[in-house]
Amino acid sequence: MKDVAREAGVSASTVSRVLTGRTPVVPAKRTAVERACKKLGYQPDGLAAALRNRSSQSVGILVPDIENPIFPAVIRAAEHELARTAVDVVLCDADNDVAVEARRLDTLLRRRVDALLVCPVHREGSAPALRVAARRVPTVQLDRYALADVDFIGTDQVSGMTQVVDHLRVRGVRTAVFVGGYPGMSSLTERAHAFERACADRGIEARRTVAVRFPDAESGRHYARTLLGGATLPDAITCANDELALGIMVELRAAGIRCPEDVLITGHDDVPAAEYMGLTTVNQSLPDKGREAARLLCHPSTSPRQVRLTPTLVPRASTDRDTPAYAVGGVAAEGSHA
Amino acid sequence: MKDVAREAGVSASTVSRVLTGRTPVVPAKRTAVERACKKLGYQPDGLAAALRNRSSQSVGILVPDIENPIFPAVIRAAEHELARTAVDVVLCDADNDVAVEARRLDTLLRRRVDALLVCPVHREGSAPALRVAARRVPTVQLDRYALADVDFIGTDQVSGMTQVVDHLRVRGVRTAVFVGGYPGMSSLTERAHAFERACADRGIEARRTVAVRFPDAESGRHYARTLLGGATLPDAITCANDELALGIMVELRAAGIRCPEDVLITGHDDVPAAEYMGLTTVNQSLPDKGREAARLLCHPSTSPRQVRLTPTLVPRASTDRDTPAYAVGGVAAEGSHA
DNA sequence: CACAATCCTGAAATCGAATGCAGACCGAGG
DNA sequence: CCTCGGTCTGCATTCGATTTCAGGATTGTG
Repeated sequence: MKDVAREAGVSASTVSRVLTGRTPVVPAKRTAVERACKKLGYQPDGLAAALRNRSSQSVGILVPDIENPIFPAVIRAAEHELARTAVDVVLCDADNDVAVEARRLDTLLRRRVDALLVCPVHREGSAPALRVAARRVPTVQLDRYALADVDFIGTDQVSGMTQVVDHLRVRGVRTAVFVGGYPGMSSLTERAHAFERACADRGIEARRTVAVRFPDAESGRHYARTLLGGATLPDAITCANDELALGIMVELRAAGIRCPEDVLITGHDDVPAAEYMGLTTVNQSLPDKGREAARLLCHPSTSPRQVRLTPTLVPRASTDRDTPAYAVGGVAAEGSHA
Repeated sequence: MKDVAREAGVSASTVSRVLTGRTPVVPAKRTAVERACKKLGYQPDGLAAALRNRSSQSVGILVPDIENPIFPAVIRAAEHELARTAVDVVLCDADNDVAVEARRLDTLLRRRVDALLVCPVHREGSAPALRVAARRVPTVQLDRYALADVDFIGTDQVSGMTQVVDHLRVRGVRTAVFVGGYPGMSSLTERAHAFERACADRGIEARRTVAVRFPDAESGRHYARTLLGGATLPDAITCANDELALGIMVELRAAGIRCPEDVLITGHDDVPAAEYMGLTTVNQSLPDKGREAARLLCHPSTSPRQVRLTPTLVPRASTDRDTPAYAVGGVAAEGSHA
């Protein structure tokens, strides 16, 4: 910066004023400074500015597992929204481990992020570290909550599950099970409760809620195998997320059980594979969630806010025998490519 | 920090020495400082340290589209490897747009990242901005290259395509097409060339290479529709990535064309949906790629390095009529869940 | 016991940009 | 011509941690 000042024949203060643009500078010097910047290829140091301004113009995003496709979609939308105000994103992955998560929170705070967007790994396990963080910087919980008195952006699970159960009822389902009982994630717990409630209200026998070791495809397969060894199939299997549903679907089909002829299956989240596989699921509009999260981050509030977006059911072949199994709805899978 | 110093009855220098641990401090003062830190809830300011050390202890990762599942897997592995040396990741998404990409490079440099990992959006379009960046900080190109004299970590496309073509030849394929000609991505261009070469060497008639508007599922569907309107099907359709292959698969099946009975289809990258759908594809070991990228980032070199990892073919139902369409290989889909 | 060698410590300078303050400069009005 | 109001500029300080340097305390040795 001093070099630029010398080159332009002004003081460093003036260079700073030209660059920030907050204070008027006489046109002649302004252009001289701009010319000097270009000539020397000068690029301001964001760290120094951040130190002085006590604001790093960055937010931290911490997710339990970036390979879960719901997160990239949210991150992308949030990042684009934030870029509009020159804020950028420091991303961390907690590896589904509360200890790693706590360390990542620490490094983010150390880096003086202006705000935090966190999807807690575990309802109870994540709470202590998250509380400490939330006291230091504005924090928004994404998708799952661990603290009641901190901003939260998530999905209206009651709406989603009600849509699923209504959809099943219309198709004549009398008995159903819910797969994906998992106390560590508030989102899944809410889905389980909403499912049971909706079934009760509609006279569907919610045979039971199946707890899983972890809500992934392997657990789905495992459950499918126990189902194959057991007695009668329910009319429908509703899963807490798509991975469970897809795992079940694959395993049952391998055993010759047809879907939707023998059993209806639903998932949740609308991951890309759900479309290819014709899995009926619930779509959360992740871009909206990301944008909304960005807005909460940018406009901190003293009183905790809860935002819940309403999801929409996406009916596909796994619950509708009139839809050929591979005839995926008109819209193409979005985006991905290598 | 001064507060801690006062509380502990020492100077700020001593506090710094205790915290960095590079200089010896007598035990009594050391514990006093540690106690004071805990008592005051002191947390060092990483920005100030970065300013003074002229190293932000962070690297920038810039990908064209974080929703493409190959990137989260690489990012995750890289992030974990980097975390071992207390380096963290500033992530940006270029939105498949070279102009956005250039802006993101600028903000990353401004933030004084110690190194850059970039998957260029476009072979020619990304070159100018990337060249500027590479002159300032150690840069590694990921998966696609735009500059010949800058580190590159990617896949041995010849190996992958050779495995695919060998696999097809054993299954009696005589004619094949390659779908996914796309000049903007070096990886896809290399795959196309490798495919043609492998076919020529093995006496398979490479009927033609189909160019696409963009290598996504929609392009795959579009190609499938033109195929349905045309003359005879080739024996095999080899795609530049899984999204193209899945789009084709879905559209052909909807039209009653069976895979693998009527046509063999292969993809590339082994995205999660490929496993569920039983798509034969090529797996790149993305975690290895991420780790290797992290290593290149941490140990800059003056002479440009090219690292190519050898991928492995993953045979599935789409090329093997003995495998039931849904009987996915023994290993469960990894990781993802909501 | 004296002197040297060693070990620690604190004061001060540094990284690069932003800004309060005071002074320079200009034009207008008395 | 002097003064006042206003605009712009530069000096010096600040943000918070690190590091050099020099001096003080301590220990060891002859």
